[in-house]
Amino acid sequence: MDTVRVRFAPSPTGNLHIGGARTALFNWLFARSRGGVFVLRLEDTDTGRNIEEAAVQIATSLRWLGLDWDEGPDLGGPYGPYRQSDRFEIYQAEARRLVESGQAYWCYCTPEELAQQREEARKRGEVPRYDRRCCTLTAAQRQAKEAAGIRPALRVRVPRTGTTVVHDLIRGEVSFDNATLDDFIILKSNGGPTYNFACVVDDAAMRISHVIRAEEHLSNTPKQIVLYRLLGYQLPAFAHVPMILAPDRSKLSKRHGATAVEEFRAEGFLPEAIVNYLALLGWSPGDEREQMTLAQIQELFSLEAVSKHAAIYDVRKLTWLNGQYLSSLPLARVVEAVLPFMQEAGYVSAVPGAAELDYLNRVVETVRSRVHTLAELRDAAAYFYRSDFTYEEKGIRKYFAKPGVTELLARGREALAAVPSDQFTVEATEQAYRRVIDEMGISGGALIHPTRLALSGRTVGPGLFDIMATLGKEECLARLERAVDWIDINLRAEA
RNA sequence: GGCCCCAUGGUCAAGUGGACUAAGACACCGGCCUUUCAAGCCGGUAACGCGGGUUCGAAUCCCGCUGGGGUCACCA
Repeated sequence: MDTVRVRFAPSPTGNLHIGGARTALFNWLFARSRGGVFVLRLEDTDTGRNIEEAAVQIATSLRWLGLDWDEGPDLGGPYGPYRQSDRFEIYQAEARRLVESGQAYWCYCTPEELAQQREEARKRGEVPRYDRRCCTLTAAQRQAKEAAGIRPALRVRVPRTGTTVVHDLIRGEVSFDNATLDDFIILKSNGGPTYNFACVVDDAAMRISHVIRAEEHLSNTPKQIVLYRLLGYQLPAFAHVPMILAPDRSKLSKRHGATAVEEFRAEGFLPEAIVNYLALLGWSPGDEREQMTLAQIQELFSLEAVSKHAAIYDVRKLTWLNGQYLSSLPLARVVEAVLPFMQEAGYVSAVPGAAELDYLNRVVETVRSRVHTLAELRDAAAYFYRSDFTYEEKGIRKYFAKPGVTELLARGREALAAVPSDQFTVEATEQAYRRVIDEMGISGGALIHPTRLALSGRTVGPGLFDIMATLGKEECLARLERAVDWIDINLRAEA
């Protein structure tokens, strides 16, 4: 086993799930930490369930997460093609070898007959298992079946004695009694391979050294090992990673909210956070580290440190991590990530100019430490782009309804008007405001709170002077004036 | 139901026979800071599923039970 070769082999039936993403991540980490090769292979043998867009979507999500592959459907490689639907001749050829050596046989039982056989076995209290009745078919009987238009499926003749043991890098030795195995189908009646067959043929053909996949495949492994032996292939190492469960301990599904990588992206999660969180789910660096880059994780990763038990994913911790990244990543990176959100909201133009970008940078810098997702960041930045907001009810009652508040706001506005617009900084605006506060002998909050409401429409947010400096002089004066007018019309009139 | 895997706080998770009066993180609760909200800092509540062994000693090893999960297709 010289060079490490691993693969991620999704079936393109839907979006990339976080469970799949983590399996891909562990494969990627293993390959990258061992100087190996990461292969992407599409398991699209079931033409009925295959969705063309899904293949594109999965690749897009993987790339977005930063998990790049060395060989795959798009890149090609020495062991292609990497799409199972393009490898049918290979499966046919390997199946033929099995038939010729008597290790596989044609089965003419129809799905209905098989279901009936299973049902009868169950009634007798037996484990449903194919009874090999088609094994003894004579040539004449076979011809009759063919003439009747029945297309046969191909079954492997699985040894019925002994045990098959899986040497698993995460779970140790797991043994299965061969008597519990069945003569499973490897070629469907339409000529296509089944999962267990295609998977083995391809893993061997693509020189996969380590099969790292989800635990749900552990019970398939003895069947696959039988195939490896029958076909004379060298066995790869196996590692079955624990599954990711929904908060109610059940298998993850759509009804548990966002479970697809694409959905997390749309909700404003950063790939840095998702990958970091996924790595922490089922693996630990062994110390107290939490926030780590892909590069750091890669350096520390080992399959031996992967836990054995399923993990329930907790979107709150992911959210926390995302918030950590939002405030600690270089500003340019956060701006880049939030840009599409801002454009979609109509805050930033499709092709922003330098001034627009400069403003966005300042906005992001002033709000990013108090949000957890890019969507929240966009919403928290709304009033930096729109001045037609309404005032929060609670704020109106608490700050605008106070007697003398319009005079207060007018004084504040006057003070700000005296600050030159090219020196409208956090320090200068605060100095101007503090002077008003001193002169009037009021508490800071008495002026600061109504001003925040006037400027942003909200009672919570960044430091007031940060808002002022970002907004700029003209906008501040206009908004203060608008607030005074609003109070005059809406609150004074009633009095 | 058969087979297989797993089992430390609500969640993630450290721990590989003595340093365990069981780390850390998220969440939660308090406090500090403060113009608000976050952030940050300080503190708190909270766990070895149960029962038997083995051992001078068990979260750690063995057995049973219970619980959870996976799998039993011409799906992957």
